[in-house]
Amino acid sequence: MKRQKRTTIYDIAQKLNIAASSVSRALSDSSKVNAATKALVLKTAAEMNYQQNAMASNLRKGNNPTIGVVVPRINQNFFSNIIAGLEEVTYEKGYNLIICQSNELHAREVDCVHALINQHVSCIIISIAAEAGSHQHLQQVLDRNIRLIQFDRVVDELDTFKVINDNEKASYDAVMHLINQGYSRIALLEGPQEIDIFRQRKEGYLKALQKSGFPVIEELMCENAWTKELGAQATTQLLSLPEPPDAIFASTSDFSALGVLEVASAKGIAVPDALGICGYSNEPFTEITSPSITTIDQFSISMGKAIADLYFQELESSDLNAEPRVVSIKPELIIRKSTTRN
Amino acid sequence: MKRQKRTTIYDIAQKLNIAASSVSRALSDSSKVNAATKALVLKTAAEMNYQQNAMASNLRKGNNPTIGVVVPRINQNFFSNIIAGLEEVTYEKGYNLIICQSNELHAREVDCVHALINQHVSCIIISIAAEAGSHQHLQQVLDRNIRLIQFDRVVDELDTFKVINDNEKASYDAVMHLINQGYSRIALLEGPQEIDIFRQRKEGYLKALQKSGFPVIEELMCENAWTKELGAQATTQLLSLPEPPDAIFASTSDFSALGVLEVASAKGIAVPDALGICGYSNEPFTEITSPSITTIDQFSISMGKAIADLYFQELESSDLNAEPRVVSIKPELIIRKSTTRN
DNA sequence: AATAAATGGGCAATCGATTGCATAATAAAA
DNA sequence: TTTTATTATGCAATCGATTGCCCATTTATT
Repeated sequence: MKRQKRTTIYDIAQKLNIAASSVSRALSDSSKVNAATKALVLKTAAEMNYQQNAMASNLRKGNNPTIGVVVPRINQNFFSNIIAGLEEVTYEKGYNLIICQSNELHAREVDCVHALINQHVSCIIISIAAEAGSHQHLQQVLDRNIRLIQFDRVVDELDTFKVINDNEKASYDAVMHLINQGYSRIALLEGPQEIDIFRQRKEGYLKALQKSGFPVIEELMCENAWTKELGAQATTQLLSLPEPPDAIFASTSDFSALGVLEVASAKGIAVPDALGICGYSNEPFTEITSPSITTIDQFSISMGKAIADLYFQELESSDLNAEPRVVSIKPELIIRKSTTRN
Repeated sequence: MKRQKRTTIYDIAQKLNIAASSVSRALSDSSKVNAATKALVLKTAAEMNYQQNAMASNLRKGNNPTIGVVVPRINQNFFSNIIAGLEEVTYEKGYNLIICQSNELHAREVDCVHALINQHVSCIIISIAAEAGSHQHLQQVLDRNIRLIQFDRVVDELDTFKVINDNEKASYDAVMHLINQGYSRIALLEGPQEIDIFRQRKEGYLKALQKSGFPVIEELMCENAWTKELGAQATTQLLSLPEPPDAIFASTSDFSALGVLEVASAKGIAVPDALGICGYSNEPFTEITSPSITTIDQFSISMGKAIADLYFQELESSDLNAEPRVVSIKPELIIRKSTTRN
């Protein structure tokens, strides 16, 4: 689609019988332009409805104040909160945000990243898809001197800035809380172990068991239980064991925990007395279920802000060779009724 | 931040001792290039890690395959679903999405729109902020031949494509359902009446009352009750009336309805027997509250897709002078336990 | 008054990709 | 072999804004 004619600096220059470079200088607050000329240019530009062409400016200046964001699913609360937090900070800095979603598919993620590279974005902020695949596309980002920040789900082998939750500690705290409430047979609903965050959450679970002298029981650990439906299935299995668990830690998500709660309700199992339930992510619904669900808050909005701050404070300047590091955000255990025994 | 050197078509041209225009033609699948030359260029480009500079290409071509989206709040489920739906379609078409949020502030919305105009986006898709203000910024969009699609909350005076829910009918249906359930004193929680969608929802409420021969009672209508907290406040007032309502239609949002439910629970009022509750938007939590909440589903993801389809089918071609029209999506009443009397 | 310094305006090049047109090279037809 | 037609390549200009440098004019200093 061909652009129709818009006012350019040449139109203003012609009207005022000055050079286009003078127009440009006047519009950019340069010291190399006379105040009277500047005022006249600004007035004329407003009259002629001039607006800068960012495409041209960015090309000439060799930069593009745009950050690309790749998330698994835009409409998942955690990610939409992250984006909201990012947008707050980037707006203040005059940056655009381009949002892509991978729908948890590796090939989609690769496409998104390539499109962002083409756009010459200044930075790519990414939480990787659940589907496994090579990370070559991320290496290409680094090869082109585009800043790369990974958050939440990260590729360990890539030496970039990473903003993560201390999943292990949060998990550890949650399980310790369950143990302190007197639960002694605690099941774990796991996510895919190729994804760091899920591995860490399992690690925390195992450490808490070990710390408390509890045995690790394989059949109490269910893989790939991250949706409500998968969580419900896993729960049905767990409850049919000869010795069923007396608590379930859905380390993947609150949706999974909700699945647990629904099965427990359907079977008339008393929560929290006969079964404790703990989720992960502090989704909005966890405080309104009956009983409300103990969960872990990842502070997603402020996490988004922290990521953007990280870019603007340490990565935006090209003359600094900032040492990639891991910023770890402490999630908080939110204790509610689903794990509160009297 | 100055871009560091990346491979350009001139680097490839030099290496192969051909003209840059041949490189360009080879990369763009032109019929005016020899197959052998093309294969050689593609191979060399891959070896040299070439990736197109979209800034340069867009400037020369005079277009930018990018759609700007302005929503009140990114992390509100309705809007994040809209964006998710948009992204599905725009991804397929090779378009970028730039996302802005107004935080319900008029000045913020104006800033967002101006930034998008500067970016020469092909289309702006907007749901306006709750804060009232002039719509001159939207007229500027039209003046520059950027396509403008309004959705959900629209400016009536602006003759653009609009994608809306039939709020009046949905509201009417909800209230008729309440009446059919035997509720006879139905309160309305309203949003700001400057915003069309809230006005239409009230209109539907009034029409249902009229249709059923029920009187309109001023004190049963509460203004500006769109958050959970405001909904709870309004409910406390309503329930302290000499003749309290036996149903409350929270026409602003499910959050407002949740506020109603919490107050009712706290006061030991039986839902749905003594008080019916109906929300709006089918937020995920409405099916998990106790009791689950009757609400209206706006099909937000498919609405996002419909908006994108509208752009690609009717607006993308610049030679068509598509007549602006209103696309009305039929929301669906989702009947749940909060309004189901035996 | 003459010289030096400061101001600010214009010119030309740049950014990287695209594209119209001219024409050289190649292929096909006479 | 010569003529005509086709292919595909190179050149130059373009897109709109920015910026370095030169230099004319103005201002300040001697």
